[in-house]
Amino acid sequence: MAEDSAELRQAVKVYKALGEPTRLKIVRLLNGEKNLCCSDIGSKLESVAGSTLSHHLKQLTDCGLLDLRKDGTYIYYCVNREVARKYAPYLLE
Amino acid sequence: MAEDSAELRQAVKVYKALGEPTRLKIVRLLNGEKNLCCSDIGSKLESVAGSTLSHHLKQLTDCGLLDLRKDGTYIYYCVNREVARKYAPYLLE
DNA sequence: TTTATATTTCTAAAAATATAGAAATATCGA
DNA sequence: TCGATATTTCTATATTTTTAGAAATATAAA
Repeated sequence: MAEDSAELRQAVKVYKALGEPTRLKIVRLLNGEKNLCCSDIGSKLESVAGSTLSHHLKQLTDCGLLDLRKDGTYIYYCVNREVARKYAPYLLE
Repeated sequence: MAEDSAELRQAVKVYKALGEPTRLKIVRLLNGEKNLCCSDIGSKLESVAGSTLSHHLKQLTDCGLLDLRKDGTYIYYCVNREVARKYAPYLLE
């Protein structure tokens, strides 16, 4: 592992993002079924407020695990496979 | 990835354990230099109380990332390579 | 423009986590 | 046994995180 502390910081952010059940479920959902938008994801989870979901998705995108694509009012998310493969290939199984 | 929720819970625990800088450093230390005891690890980190270190090491062993071997008063830790390889092979680089 | 829908930001409260000092426990060696 | 050292547990506090309602923003459609 590189000594690069920026890389280390990203690793901590990625693992912190994954160390929460709802966020891990979100990544799993997106690994199976690509291109879900925020409200699609919300409807596949039990009772999560939109604002809460937004915070979770922000953490997942901030650390690089998820990419997003805006389409009108919708924002579609997908797993960044390069980041997932580097830090947690388990997610891609 | 298996639907097995026990496995999912372990994944969350592993990633939660790794999502904290001190604990990630501990795993890195142990990947390079095997068989360090609690106080060895403490001396390689900047100012962590023994009780704090004990809590961190407990999280890392509880989730299966670290194994321990008792030898008298000392407890030696090492990375469980199987668990690391499964969830975060990045740690083994 | 008005209305509806998707998402974010603001704000605050509740819950979880990190931290460490002090006391307790365990083991070794004198 | 006594004293020293390693580690854990107890207790409390400070900090961070999670959560969601309400308000704000953005875009599309009527």
